[in-house]
Amino acid sequence: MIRESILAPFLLSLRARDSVSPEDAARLEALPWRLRDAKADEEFILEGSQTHDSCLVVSGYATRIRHLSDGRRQLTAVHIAGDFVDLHSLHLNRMDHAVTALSSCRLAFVSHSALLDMFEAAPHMALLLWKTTVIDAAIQRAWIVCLGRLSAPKHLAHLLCELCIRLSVIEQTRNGTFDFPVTQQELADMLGLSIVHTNRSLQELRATELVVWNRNRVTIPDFAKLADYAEFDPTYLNLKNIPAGPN
Amino acid sequence: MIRESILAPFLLSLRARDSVSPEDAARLEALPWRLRDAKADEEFILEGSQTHDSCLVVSGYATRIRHLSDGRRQLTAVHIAGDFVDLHSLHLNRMDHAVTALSSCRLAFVSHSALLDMFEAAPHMALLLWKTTVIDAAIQRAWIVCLGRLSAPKHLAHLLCELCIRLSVIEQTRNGTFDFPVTQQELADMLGLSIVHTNRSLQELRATELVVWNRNRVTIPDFAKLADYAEFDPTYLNLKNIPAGPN
DNA sequence: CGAAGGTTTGAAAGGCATCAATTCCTGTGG
DNA sequence: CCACAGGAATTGATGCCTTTCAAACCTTCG
Repeated sequence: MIRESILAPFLLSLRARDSVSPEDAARLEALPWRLRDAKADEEFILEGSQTHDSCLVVSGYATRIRHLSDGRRQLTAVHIAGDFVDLHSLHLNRMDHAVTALSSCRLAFVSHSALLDMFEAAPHMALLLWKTTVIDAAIQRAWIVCLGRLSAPKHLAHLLCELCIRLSVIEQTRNGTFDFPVTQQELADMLGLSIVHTNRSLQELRATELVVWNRNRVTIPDFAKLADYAEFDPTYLNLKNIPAGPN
Repeated sequence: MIRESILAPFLLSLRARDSVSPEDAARLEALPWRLRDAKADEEFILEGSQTHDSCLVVSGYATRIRHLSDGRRQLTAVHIAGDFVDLHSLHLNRMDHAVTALSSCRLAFVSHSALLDMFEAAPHMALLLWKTTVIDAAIQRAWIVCLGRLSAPKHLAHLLCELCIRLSVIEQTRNGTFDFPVTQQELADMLGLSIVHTNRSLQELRATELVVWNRNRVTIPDFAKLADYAEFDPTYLNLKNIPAGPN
């Protein structure tokens, strides 16, 4: 058995939304990726920095984060294996946010110039990668709706639904169970809540048996029930096959 | 005097972020645009629809909106002249949100196939338009931060800072004054607040003289002061020249 | 002038934040 | 193997921010 491609989760993610020819997969493989590991809590892309490469998550969990003047923080995305975390930096002068490892994770960097070269040689690749940033934006819209109009427990439930689906796409769930290595402080910074209220919201989901959460391991016993509770509609994830209940 | 191009605001918006050659501008002009007017409150792109064209705002104000099961709503973006409102529909199967006119507005539609033809003929045009969707996403991230971590009055102040800058780019501000034709209910649905609290937040900004708001006309007497209050940092708008205080 | 929608105000209730303390883990060193 | 330290999770109490319900006022327009 030859080594698993570092792009395996990325290709799973792409193919869940689009067909990707073997040639196109080869083009992606052929890019001059540079691997690097990051430890948990390491901020590997700084806010305000000007980057010349983009970063794909190979394994582990990462997040986009903005720091406010008073030290408070807001996370604007959770990134899992196969996510091209800062592909948009290709188009931006300065990063408007930082990117941090939630768990230890393996990253693959590729220079902007290599990407541009690929687009020159195969223009349709730009459309393929453009699409990933568009889906990323759709996820952000969903977060806006959750922040604006859902109660804290429902918002948390919605987040778990989203993660469960996204992780099932890259085959990182088993029987509704998946890893989610975050502290409650980090969770609070995703939900825009205090840590205390986050804790109480989580307890409510546990009490109603919508969610089981031990350590960093989350189980959703009845996905349909949780999705209904959270008003979760997976349309925005733009999957070819909407999984009724991911396993 | 020949007619003003329907793309004038779009080109202003593009050129504030990037250089656009006359040839590229001509390519955009040459697209088979179809004009259409929408009345205020008209929902001209439906949630869940599958579209085959994308829509640029020529004049007026539009918004992206998501409806919840209980009738509540959340707006996820405000669109002004020059915004390619649903360019991302080029990549999405179904719209995860609706697009509605906030004021009467003029729209220009172009088919996805015409866009794809243009990309085929001039691949770099894809990068140019990709960039607009990336900036759009950056704005959404800023909304996430505001929703999660700003108090209601500061959030409102931040929104007005953003609008003022974006409108100044398309030359729609004069001495810190601009049109913003929304009801307080619509404002509330942007901020994720109740209409009552939105009203009180607005009154707070008025009382501190950070904002003057009559009818649909907003004036920011001291932009720097408001920006400081709202922790507004324009980096995310990705402008070549950060306007210190837009006029 | 009346109707209708938008804005403003008041009062009461609830959700969420804050402060502070306690308990539970988990990894480390004796 | 057990005690200890430090971070994370949990709990309690209090107060503020925001919502909800209701009503009054204001503006526009047929």
